[in-house]
Amino acid sequence: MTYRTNSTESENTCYISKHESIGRDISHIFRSINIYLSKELEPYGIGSGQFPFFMRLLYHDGVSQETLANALRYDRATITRSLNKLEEMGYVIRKKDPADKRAYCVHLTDRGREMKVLFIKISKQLNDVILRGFSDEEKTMFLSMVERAARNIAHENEMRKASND
Amino acid sequence: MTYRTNSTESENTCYISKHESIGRDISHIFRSINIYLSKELEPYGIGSGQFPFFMRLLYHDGVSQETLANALRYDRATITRSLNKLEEMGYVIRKKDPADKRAYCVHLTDRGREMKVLFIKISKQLNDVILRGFSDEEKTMFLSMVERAARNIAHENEMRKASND
DNA sequence: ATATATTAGTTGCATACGCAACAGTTGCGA
DNA sequence: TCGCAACTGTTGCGTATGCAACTAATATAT
Repeated sequence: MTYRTNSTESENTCYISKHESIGRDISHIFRSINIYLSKELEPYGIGSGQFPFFMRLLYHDGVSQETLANALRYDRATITRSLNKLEEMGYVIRKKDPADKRAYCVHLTDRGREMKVLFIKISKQLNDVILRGFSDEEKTMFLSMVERAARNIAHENEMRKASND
Repeated sequence: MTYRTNSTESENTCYISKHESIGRDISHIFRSINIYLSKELEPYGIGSGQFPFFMRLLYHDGVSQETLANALRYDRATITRSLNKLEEMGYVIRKKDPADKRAYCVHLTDRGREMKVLFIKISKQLNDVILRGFSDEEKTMFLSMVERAARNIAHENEMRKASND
């Protein structure tokens, strides 16, 4: 799976073949997760896109949309639209922040909180599927490396955006 | 970053906190890659979605769309639309397969092949950004684990689909 | 040989997402 | 305190993607 190439464009990074790229597999995982979650969540009328925000609210209730966006690294517009959906479905309610008329405090409703045990189970099962066959050590290492990789690429994008000032 | 929880829903998988999920970071990497590639490829009139197919064609020219879809694990409809874009831009040409009137043989044009060195460089730089700070050993291990994770979740989806027969 | 199943590709529809432009608030410096 | 910068949220627009239904062509079974 990783091998040296003998092409004219041979690389100094021999741990990665010229056909191989991390992005390909990351994309594959991401798209597979969306398919998995779409089916799991379909009975509850929510899509894979709302799940991360829902899960976040289960542990950080009452925050602003901006806080939610920053925590999960999504665009503010995506938050707005995801919460519209969750509010329509009755899982979430926006309350005006009395201390800042610009902002909302986003709360789960009773119906939203009722999903907690189920959604934690779905989230855990998904992790178990993804990490099937991994030893405990490998799981720990993988989680740590995925997190580092995410920071790396996100940081690069931020640096590039900042230099366009 | 990974720690035991003391909640009532404490889990037996102590290597992963209940707030933590692989999907969150995978999603973050995927979305960051798309932002990165969109900016890198913008001068050439192609988007992040076309890049995987373009890269594949650089090493596997003349295959059918079905083959392309299977190799990269995309839906056939996505292939069709991505190739439409690449063909409009003059990077790709579809030729009718003489042996199978249903299928095309998808070829890069001269203009497409001209991008080879540049796009390999972009791909390599992206890998370097993502793996910044990883040792060679860690890079090898990470690539292998990402690949295993992708197989795991994709296999699960296939099993579930097959059971709905 | 013909009917049926499978395969390759396309299109309509729906969802997820980012960016830019905008409106309403807030905060800070002159 | 006034005015401008920064911040919160929304909306329009474009792109990426999957599924289902469809057409045309091929393969298989009877």
